[in-house]
Amino acid sequence: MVTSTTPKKRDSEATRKRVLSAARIEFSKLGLSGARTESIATRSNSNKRMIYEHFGSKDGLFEAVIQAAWEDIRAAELKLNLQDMEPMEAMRTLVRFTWKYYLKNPHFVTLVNSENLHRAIHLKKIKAKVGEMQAHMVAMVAGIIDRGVASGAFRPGIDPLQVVITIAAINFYYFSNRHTGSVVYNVDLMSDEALENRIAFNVLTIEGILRA
Amino acid sequence: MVTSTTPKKRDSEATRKRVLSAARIEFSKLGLSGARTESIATRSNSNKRMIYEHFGSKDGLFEAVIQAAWEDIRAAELKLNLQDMEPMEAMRTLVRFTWKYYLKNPHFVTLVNSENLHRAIHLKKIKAKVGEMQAHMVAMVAGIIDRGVASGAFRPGIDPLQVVITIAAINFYYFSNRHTGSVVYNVDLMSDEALENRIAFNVLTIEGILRA
Amino acid sequence: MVTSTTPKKRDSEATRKRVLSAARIEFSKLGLSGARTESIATRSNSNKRMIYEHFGSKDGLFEAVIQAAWEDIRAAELKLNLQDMEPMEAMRTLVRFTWKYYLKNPHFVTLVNSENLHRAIHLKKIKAKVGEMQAHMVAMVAGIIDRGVASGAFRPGIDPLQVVITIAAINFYYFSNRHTGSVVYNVDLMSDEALENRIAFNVLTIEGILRA
Amino acid sequence: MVTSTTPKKRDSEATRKRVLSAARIEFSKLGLSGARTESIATRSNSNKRMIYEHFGSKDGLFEAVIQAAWEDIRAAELKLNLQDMEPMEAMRTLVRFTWKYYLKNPHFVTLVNSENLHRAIHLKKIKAKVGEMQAHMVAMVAGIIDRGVASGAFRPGIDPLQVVITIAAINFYYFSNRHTGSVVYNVDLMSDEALENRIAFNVLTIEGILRA
DNA sequence: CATGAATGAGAATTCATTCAT
DNA sequence: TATGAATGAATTCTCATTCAT
Repeated sequence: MVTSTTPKKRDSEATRKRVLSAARIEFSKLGLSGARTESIATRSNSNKRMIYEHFGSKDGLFEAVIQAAWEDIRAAELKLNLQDMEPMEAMRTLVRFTWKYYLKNPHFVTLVNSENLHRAIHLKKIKAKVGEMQAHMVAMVAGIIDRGVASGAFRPGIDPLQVVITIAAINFYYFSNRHTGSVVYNVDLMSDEALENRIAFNVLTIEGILRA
Repeated sequence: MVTSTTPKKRDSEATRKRVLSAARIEFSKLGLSGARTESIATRSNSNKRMIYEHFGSKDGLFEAVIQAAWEDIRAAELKLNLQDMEPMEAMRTLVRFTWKYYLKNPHFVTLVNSENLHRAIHLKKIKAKVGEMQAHMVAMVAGIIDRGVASGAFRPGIDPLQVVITIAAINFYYFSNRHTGSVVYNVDLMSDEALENRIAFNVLTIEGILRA
Repeated sequence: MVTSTTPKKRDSEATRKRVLSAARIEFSKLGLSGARTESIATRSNSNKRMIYEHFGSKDGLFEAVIQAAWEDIRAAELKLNLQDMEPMEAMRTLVRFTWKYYLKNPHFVTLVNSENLHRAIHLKKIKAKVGEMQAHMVAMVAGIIDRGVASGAFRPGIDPLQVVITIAAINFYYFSNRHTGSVVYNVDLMSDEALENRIAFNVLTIEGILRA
Repeated sequence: MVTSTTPKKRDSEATRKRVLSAARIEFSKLGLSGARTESIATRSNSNKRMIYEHFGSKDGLFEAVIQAAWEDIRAAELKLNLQDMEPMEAMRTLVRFTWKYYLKNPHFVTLVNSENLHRAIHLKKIKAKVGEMQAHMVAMVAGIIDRGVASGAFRPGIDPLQVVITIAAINFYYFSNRHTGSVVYNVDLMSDEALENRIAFNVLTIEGILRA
C-alpha cells in the first residue's frame, strides 16, 4: 500500500479516461448520431452506466470529447516557440506543425466537422475554456507578421486572422476531404508522395501570401 | 385550368424530386445517421413508403442526394468560360465562382463532410458518374496555367491539382468551419464584412501562388 | 377477327388464372403470411389491383388457391377406376396414385399444411364444395374392403376411414417432412433410391393392414 | 424470505426462458412469418428489446425454439427403456409413446411443419446438436427388429428407417391434419372416441408391418 | 464504484390495400 | 379491364437511458 501503483479497479479517474478515449474513437469514426453508447462502453472495457455516471448523457460525453480535443491541440501549440524564430521560418514552422497535427490526429478533423454539423452547440458551452486559446494563436501570428513587416520580409497590411484561417484551411481541408478527394481526383491523397507534395505546396502558398 | 402547367398528382418523377429535395435539406442539416426518414417524408409531402419505392433505402437516398449534389456543381462549373479569359482573370473568376457556390449552396458543404465521415462509400458507387467531371476541372486549370506561364504572368512548375485543391480548401473550409470558427475566433464569420474580407483574401492567396 | 383465337389483352378469365397460378406457387413456398401480394402480381405478369379485382383480398386469394388444389386432386382421383380391379390390387393402385400425386404436386403438401396452421378456416368456407369429395373416397375404399373381405383376401372389421387416413399419412408425411427428415436422418429422402424404397414399403404397409 | 426459491427479477436466464416459452406458443400458432415479436414480448412479460438481447433476431428466436423442441422430444425418448421389453411390446410402446407425445405437445407438430416450409434452414444450423439423436432412435429400432427376427416374431428384411418414418407418419399426420381432416371427413378427429380408434389402428398397422 | 438486465420511445423498413388515370 | 402511384398501419429492430444488485 505504500507503493505508488494506482489501484486498477474502482479507479474513478482511470475509468473516466478510458471512456473518454473510447468515445473519441467512436465519435470520430461515426459522428455524434452514428456513435453508439454500447460500443463506447465495450471499447472502454467498461459499461454504459459509467458513461452516465461520469458524463451525464451521450451529448455530455461528446462535449467532453470536443473539449479534450481542443485542449490537446492547444497544449501542442503552446510548445511552439515561434517568437524566437525568424518571421518567415516561424510561419513555415506553424504551417508544418498544423499539417503534422492533423496528420497524426485524424480524429480531430472529423470531430471538428461533426461539431460544425451540430452548429457548435457543444463548443459554445465551453467557449470560455477554448476561446482565449485561439485568440492567443491569432495574437502570436500577429506578432510574427509585425516582425516580418518591420524587417521588410513581409508585405504590409496582412490580416492575421485571415492568415490563421488560411493555414488551417489548406491543411485541414486536405485531410478532411481525403476520401471524396481520392475518389474524384482518382489519386491516393494519403500516399507518401502525395503527402509530401501537399505540405511543400502549402508552405509555398503561405510564403506567397506573406512575401513582400 | 387552361394553363399547361397543372400540377400533376400521381406523378412519379415529381414525387421523386420532392423526396430528393427534402432529403437534401434533412441530410445536410443532420447528417446521414441524424436524418429521419419520417421527417423527409413529411417535408416532401409524401410518405415513407415512397422513399423506399424510389430509393430502396435510407442509404440509397443519401447516395442519390450525393450524386445530385455533385452533378449540380459540375453543371455550374461547365457554364464558366474560363478559356476565353486572360489567365489571371480566369483564375480569379474560378476562385470567386467557387466561393459563391459554397455560399449559395451551404448544403453542399455539409453533404461533402458527411460523405467523408462515411469514407466516401456512396461516392465510390457512382465514381464513374462523377470521376471525369473533376478530371475536367483539373485539365481546365492546367490549360489556364500553361497559358499563364507562356505569357510570363505565372511562374513555371505549378501543379494544377494542388491549385485546384487549394482553391477548394480556402473557400470550403471557411464555410465548413463557420460555426466552430465563429466561437473560437469570437467573430461572426458570416457577417457581410467578414465575407467580403475573406473572398478578397482568397483571391490574393491564389494570386500569390501563381504570380511569376 | 372471325378466328377463334381468344383476345390476349383484357381477358379477365385469363388474368384470373395467371394470378391463381402465381399465387399457388407463392403460397406453397412461403405460406399465407410469408407470401407477398407484390410478388404474386409480378409472377403473374399482372398487378396488385387485379388480385383485389378478382379475389377481394389476400385471404380470398388463398381460399381460391386452396379450393383449386382440392378440386384438382379430386378430379385426379375420379379418374381411378378402382371398382374394376381385384381388391388388393385396387388398394395398391390407390397407394401408388396418392404417392405419385404428392410427388408430382409438392405444392399440395405445403398448402395443406398451411391451411392446417390456419385451422382450416378457408376450407370451412368451401366445405360444401370439398366435403362430399372425400366422403366419396371413403365410400369407394369401403366398397373395396367389402369386396376383399367377401373374397377372403382381407381380414374383417377394417375401418375404411382409418385406412384412408393411413394411406394419406404414410405418403404425405414423407414429402411434408422431407427437409427436416433429410437433416435428422442424414440421408437425401428425395433421391431416386430413397423414393423407390419408400413407395415399396408403403405398399407393404397397407397390405399388412388388410391381409387376412 | 427464508426459502431459497425467491423468484428473481433481473434474472437473465429466467427472462430467456420466458421469452422462449412465449415464442414457442406464438410460432406454433402462427408460423414464423405470422408470429409477432410484439406479441411474444407481451406474452413473456418482457419487452422486444430482450428478444434481441437474447436471440439476436426473430429468426434466431425461431431457431432456438426449434432446437428446444427437438431437445425436448429427444429427452423424452431417452427415458423409454425399450431394450428391456419383448420386441413386439417394445414397438407397441414406441408407437404409443410417439402418439402421446404429439397429442400432449401439439406445438411440436406445427413447429416441424413450419420448419419444413422454411426448408429446414434453422435445423441445418443446429444439425450437429440434433443429428445423432435421431440416429440413436433408428439404431434402437434396428436393435429391437433384430431381436424380433431372431425370436421368430418379426419377418426378416425390415428396414428400420422405414419403420421409424412410418411410426412418425401415422401418428404425426393425424394431428398435423386434424383441422382439414375434420372438415373433409366431416368428423371430429379430436374426440375421445376418434383418438382411441386411431391409436388402436396405428398399433395394428405397425404390427402388420413387423409380424412374421 | 461497478455491472448487466430492463425498458419504452423511436427508427428503418415492409405490406396489404386503395386511388387516380 | 388494366396500371402503377400512393398510403397508413404495422412490423422488425435499435438505442439512449435507468434500475436492481
